[in-house]
Amino acid sequence: MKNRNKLDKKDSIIKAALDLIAENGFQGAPTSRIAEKAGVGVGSIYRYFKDKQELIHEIFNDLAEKINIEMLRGYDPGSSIREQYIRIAANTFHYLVKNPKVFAFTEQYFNSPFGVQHRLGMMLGHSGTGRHENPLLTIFKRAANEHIIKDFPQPVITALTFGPIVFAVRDILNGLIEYTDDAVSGIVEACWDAIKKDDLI
Amino acid sequence: MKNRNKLDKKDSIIKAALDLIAENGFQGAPTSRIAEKAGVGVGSIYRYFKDKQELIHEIFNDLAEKINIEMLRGYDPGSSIREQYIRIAANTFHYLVKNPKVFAFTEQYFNSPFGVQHRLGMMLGHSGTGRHENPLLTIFKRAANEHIIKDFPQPVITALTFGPIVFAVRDILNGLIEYTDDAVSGIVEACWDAIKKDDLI
Amino acid sequence: MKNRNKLDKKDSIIKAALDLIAENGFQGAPTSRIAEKAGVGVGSIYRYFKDKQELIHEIFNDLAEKINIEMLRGYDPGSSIREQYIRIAANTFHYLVKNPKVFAFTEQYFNSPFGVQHRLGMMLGHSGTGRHENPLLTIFKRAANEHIIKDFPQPVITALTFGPIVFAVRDILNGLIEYTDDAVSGIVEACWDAIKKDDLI
Amino acid sequence: MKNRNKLDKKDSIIKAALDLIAENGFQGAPTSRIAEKAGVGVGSIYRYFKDKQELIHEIFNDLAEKINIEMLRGYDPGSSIREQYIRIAANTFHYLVKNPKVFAFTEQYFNSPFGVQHRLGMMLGHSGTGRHENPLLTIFKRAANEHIIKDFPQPVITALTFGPIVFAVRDILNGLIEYTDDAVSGIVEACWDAIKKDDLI
DNA sequence: CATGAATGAGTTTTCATTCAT
DNA sequence: CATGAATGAAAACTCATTCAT
Repeated sequence: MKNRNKLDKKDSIIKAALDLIAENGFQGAPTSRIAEKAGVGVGSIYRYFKDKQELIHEIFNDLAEKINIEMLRGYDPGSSIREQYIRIAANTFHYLVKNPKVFAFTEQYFNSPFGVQHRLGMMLGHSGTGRHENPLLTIFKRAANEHIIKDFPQPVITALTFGPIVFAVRDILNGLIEYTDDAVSGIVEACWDAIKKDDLI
Repeated sequence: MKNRNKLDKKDSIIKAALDLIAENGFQGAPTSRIAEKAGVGVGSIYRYFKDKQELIHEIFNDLAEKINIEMLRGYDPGSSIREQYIRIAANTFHYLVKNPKVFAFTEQYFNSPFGVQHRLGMMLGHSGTGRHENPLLTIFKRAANEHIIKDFPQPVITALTFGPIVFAVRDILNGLIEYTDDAVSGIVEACWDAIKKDDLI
Repeated sequence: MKNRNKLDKKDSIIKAALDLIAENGFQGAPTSRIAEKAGVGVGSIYRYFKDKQELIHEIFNDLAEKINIEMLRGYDPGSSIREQYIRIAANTFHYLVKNPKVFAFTEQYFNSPFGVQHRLGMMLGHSGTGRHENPLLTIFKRAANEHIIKDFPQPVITALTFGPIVFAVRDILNGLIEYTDDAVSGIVEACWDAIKKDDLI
Repeated sequence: MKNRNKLDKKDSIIKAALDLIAENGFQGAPTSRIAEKAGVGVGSIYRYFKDKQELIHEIFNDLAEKINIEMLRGYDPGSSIREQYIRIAANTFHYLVKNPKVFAFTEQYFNSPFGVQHRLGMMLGHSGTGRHENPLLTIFKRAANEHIIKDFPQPVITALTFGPIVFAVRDILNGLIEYTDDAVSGIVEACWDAIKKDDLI
């Protein structure tokens, strides 16, 4: 039943491109292969996306949105700042490990002509891709006001949080670090130690 | 002024390639452009390097060696573990900020078919590019033995150290974080807080 | 008059390549020139053929098939061995003289990396390119069983038959030998004399 | 003792080129490799030969001369025409089998832009490379006058003689025909049968 | 709308030839 | 004379993009 509607088709293009780019890099994802894998004609890509660039940017935006959502799984605005922080960091960590294609794609994305505009720092630290006010931003602001965390500009906080996570996820996916709940907890708690005021626990 | 000898020529190829790749990514550095910028014929590239790959690997090796050297500026084996750590982390930080092309190139390198083998974690955590036993490794081992830092596998320590540095350098270069000695100190000290045993200062 | 369909295009590529290779050798047939002569873009060659190699092999296979067919024109399984032999040899001879490009191409083909696998002896002596059981093989076997021809291994028979033909065709095309029916008959009959048992006529 | 004089140097270039071309074809014999194998600088090739072309033509001429000499080993002008013919044909045959590089080179040579001018038929049938009146020519003339061989133009005789030899040598070198004295005798005698008048033995 | 054949600019790489040393 | 570093034209091949069907 070739009964795919527009959304199906567009989605299958996005999915195919994501898979190919994650696995083989940009070089390994020519439009012809994307179309083949998506089960559509090459020309159709250009019906849904002006450009290959636009396709890639859109993939990234989709992923960023998903990540922003996944970060907040089980997020409890009533819990302590530390718990909120740990929660969000761990969510991000687990999500990336469990979705290595998402991770691989974003890594590709940032190190390419594409990612020049969209810096991860911006995305996570500022107001995301525009749609969702990034909750981390809120937490950090509150934490700063309450003097719970060090008096760093927000991008520094972001770097201290997501730098280790990204590096650790990479090592896990490469088999250098074992993926266990304890390992993840240890790392995100260490991140907290990095940003929390020294006299607090 | 036609006074270039062999080394000059090879060096100018390396420099041209480094510049172009750092600024435009691998896609923006075709051999023709490298040759043009280096002021040599295209064919000359292949006199000095078997491949474009080899050229790129050699650039990376050169940079890695330089970084390893720069990390150790003023390194004092007699000082405390914490001081050694801070010193090395800050050295790395400053070097990357002051050499944005080195930073940009290595970022490109690791997210490309080229960098699959040479993982940053390996390079920094293990014995570097072969010549220098990475002093960080030594420090971490000693620190672990003396129970000064948390009981993490070494790649985790590495992630907690270089993750934030890399992310912060990127933000500085993008103008999101102001580059001051205080900012750098703050960040590397925060990294130390992340890895040090909780009951220590 | 833009009325070419797929086959036309593929055919025009094959024809252009055949012409160029026959006239100028492999060196004189770069893809750019083939495309130009065929009236297509360079890229189109690679839509129909994986490789330049594949193009060349396919040309050869086409020609081999045609030759195999032409060899059998008017072939009468009921006639004497000698008549069958003469018929086939003469057919081959005439075909090559009348199709000098076919001749030139195959000569190029066999003395090149391409022809290493496909030796002419094999092609003619064994089961051809696969489709048609080579009738010469059958004849030779029967002749050997009936002790009509000398007790030579089959490749020797082949050499004694096609060696002179190839050399003579070359000389005809170069104007060294005049092309007449008598000349052809004389040569192929001489070939028969070479292989027939001495006491037979 | 790097005491090579001009002739040595020129010879080593010729020898190196012959080897490389015979083994790898023209594509496998770039001037750089020839120079390397010859133990000279690339530039030196151009001191002894105007061109790569000239080098190759000269190699061919040298080989043709050698072949012409080898054809005549043990040649006895007093013996019968048949014996003279057999002798020369067998000499050629053995020489080519025992000097596969000579064979391989000439095969390469003729199927390349180089060999367009110099056709084998010309070389062998006419007055060789100019220096030696080809003795075969003399024999054939005498034989024709005495009505011992068929009344063929001389290039036809040549084709009937060297066609089978070349094809058979190729098959021997490819392992399709076993190389024995009997095989060689059988073939050259068959060639004689091809050209001799029918009523003679 | 969907398709995929066609395109050609652009990429890496080779190699005969030159010429400063 | 001998050298080999330097050159750039030319080769095979790729791929984003277009457009006739």
